Amino acid sequence: MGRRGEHGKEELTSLALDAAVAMLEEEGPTTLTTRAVAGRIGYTVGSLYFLFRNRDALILRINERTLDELRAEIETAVAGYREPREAILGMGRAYLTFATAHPVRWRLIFEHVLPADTEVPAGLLAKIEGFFTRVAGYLAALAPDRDRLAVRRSAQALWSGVHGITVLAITDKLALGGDATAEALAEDLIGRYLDGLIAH
Amino acid sequence: MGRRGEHGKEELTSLALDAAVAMLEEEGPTTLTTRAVAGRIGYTVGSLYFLFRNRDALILRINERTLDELRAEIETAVAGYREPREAILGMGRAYLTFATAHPVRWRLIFEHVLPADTEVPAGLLAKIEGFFTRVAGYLAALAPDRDRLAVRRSAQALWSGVHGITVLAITDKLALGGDATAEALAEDLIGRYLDGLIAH
DNA sequence: ACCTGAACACCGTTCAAGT
DNA sequence: ACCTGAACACCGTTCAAGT
Repeated sequence: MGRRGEHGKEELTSLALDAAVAMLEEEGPTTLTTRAVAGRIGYTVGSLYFLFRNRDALILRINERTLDELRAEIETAVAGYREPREAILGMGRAYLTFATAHPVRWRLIFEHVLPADTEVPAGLLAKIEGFFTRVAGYLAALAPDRDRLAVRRSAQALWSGVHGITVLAITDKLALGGDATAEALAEDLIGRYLDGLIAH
Repeated sequence: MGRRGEHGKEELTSLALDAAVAMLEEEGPTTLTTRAVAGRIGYTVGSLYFLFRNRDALILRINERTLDELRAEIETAVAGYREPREAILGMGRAYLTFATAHPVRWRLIFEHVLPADTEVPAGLLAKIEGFFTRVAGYLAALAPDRDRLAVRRSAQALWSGVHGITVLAITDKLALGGDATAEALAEDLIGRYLDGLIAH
């Protein structure tokens, strides 16, 4: 928290992002106002527009950060696995774990709507793409004779599926009662799909 | 559009919902303000709070309507199929078609966030549950010897998967290039999963 | 160059006052 | 009973003015 040029622009941007993330974790999505973010680092609203073009740009930056964190968690979670099947299962578990631990930030990635004329920045899309290509890598190792396009299609289908389970689970729309957990669903989906793929 | 008691409260509520739906379809989610909805049916803001407790209640009502429409579309789309496998595939296609035709309203169902203390009304949850039980019905027909819990788990996993493909597709986060369409992904996911289920 | 303070055009929600 | 009009406490965004 500083005043009047005690921090460089880049450093200040980083502080603002820290503050925004903390607010999201502490109080949910509705309190993330430009005034509140500015206030948390000791500045007035106007200053925030010196750091970010607008609120959407701020959120886009938050989302990039979250995706980086998510990728890192997945990478460490998956590092121990030799078998591609185990790797995909571990990846699914890590995805679910992260989303459950940071539901607000995770939802912000997928639910944030931009104005009609602007589109999602390529860098952010590339980070999402990264998950699909990782899965595609495992699938290729699992069935080396399939062509690239089929593998890519499988990766998209299967990973979107895991994503779907995650969304519905953290928004309480799955009516998870009894013994079924979101993790069990993800394992089931991945397991059956891979069985079907190998049975071809 | 009326004034001063020309319509009953129930009729007026319905008119307000019509207006809200039209606005969502025409101009997206950001323009759905209580003032605009009231204005569209010829009343002032205050009147809207005579019809709905608040904006969230209005949205919840919209979402119930949308879910009813979606269910109806799925039912007609699926009416022709004998084979459970074909029925699930047709159901997936209908789900995707509806979401693509009404992306704003469809997203509103799953992305609308309620205040921290309130929870999703049971009636709305039941309507979402309906999709899962329908899939469970087909799955039970496909593998009559499996126990109820396993069937329910499969229905949840598979249908969440189709949901995930749909979300990512209509929010442009799938990088669908080449020949892959969201429909092809859904068919692939359903097909492989059922293959895996039967291969048990 | 960096930051403030105040303004503008909006919001959701409430509520006295009218008919 | 139904509806208005105005108010309240907020928003995001802009920008002249200060240092």
